[in-house]
Amino acid sequence: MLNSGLTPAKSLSIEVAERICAERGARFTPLRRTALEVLLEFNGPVSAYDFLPALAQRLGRRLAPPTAYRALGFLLEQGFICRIETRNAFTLATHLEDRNAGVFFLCDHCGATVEVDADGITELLAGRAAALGFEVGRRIVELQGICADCRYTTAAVEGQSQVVRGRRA
Amino acid sequence: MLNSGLTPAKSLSIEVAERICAERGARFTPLRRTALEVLLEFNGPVSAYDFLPALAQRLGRRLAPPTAYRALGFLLEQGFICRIETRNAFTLATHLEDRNAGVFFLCDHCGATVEVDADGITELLAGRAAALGFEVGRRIVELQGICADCRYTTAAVEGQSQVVRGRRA
DNA sequence: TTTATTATGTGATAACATAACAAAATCCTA
DNA sequence: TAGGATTTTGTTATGTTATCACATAATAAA
Repeated sequence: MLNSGLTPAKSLSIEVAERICAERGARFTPLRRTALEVLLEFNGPVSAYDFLPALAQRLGRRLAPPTAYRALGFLLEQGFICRIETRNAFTLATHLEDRNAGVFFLCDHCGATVEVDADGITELLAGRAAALGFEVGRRIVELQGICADCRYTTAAVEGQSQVVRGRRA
Repeated sequence: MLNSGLTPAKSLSIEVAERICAERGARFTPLRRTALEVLLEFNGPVSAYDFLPALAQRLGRRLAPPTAYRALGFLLEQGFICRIETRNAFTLATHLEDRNAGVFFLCDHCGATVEVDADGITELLAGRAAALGFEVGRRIVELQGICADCRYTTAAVEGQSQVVRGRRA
């Protein structure tokens, strides 16, 4: 399943996030902390509307969508999580240092997502941008397709495939 | 405004689309043809819900969302248009030959969108994919930032910026 | 023709996201 | 530390994007 069952972001934890926020003067409030805890537990991409009840349950109170989106917005701003555009989902960042530097491989078959470092790609894109006089902020690179596991283990079951997370291409 | 006012996709026209569909055995129905005409006229990215009334007007009848989405889906399948993920918008493809090979530069300030060829990037990503055993289908590369025009002509008006099309990062 | 397949119409609803304003918590500074 | 400013969170409502499910119509295949 292309690594989606492994623990992502070994580098990110509540403690690390707390320290980073302190350094930046960002307020790591109970809500935001709990939001990050929930995402750490999800161990994979989660939609805002799956995240919402999980966060609410952990806090022991009802929450409305804006609260969830604000918490996600904060975590995005801090670079603790990434948004997967083609799935409207959020997942832990695996690279706290160089934000938006990741490339996402997204399996259309099993829903697995893997973020890898984009060495080389970043530079290439920077070159294109420079040629256009374009100042790059956020980079989105998402590759949809079939992961190794699905290619080798389910080649015979074409047609009855199901996606666990996310939508098909 | 980074080219967004120029005519995109010189290579794509109703006639070309018709020929391609004929070659492929795809049915270029009146609805689909009209949908492409509407997109050719838009001359830039358009949301499904802006496209819907434009298509309805041109056909002289009321349409419901699924009809618009189906037409867009067909044009996407044929590679005549691209979806800009970070804007939930659709725009003419500028590369009929190598689908999904484009890189989009999206200005957060004026909304301009430019698609450029992704030579080199495609190969680099293919290399990463091969290393993972991942079979790539669709590639999404979108770079958000500030276009040359906005950098040079509106550097002094920070804070009162407005986006014409699309949302801010 | 008849039958199958593909495309479109239609109403409802699902899924994703934000506006607008009120209340509470925190920060700042005198 | 009291008081005002700022930031965060609560809450209601609504805006935006996308699809389901089933009916009808058009086209293709036999």
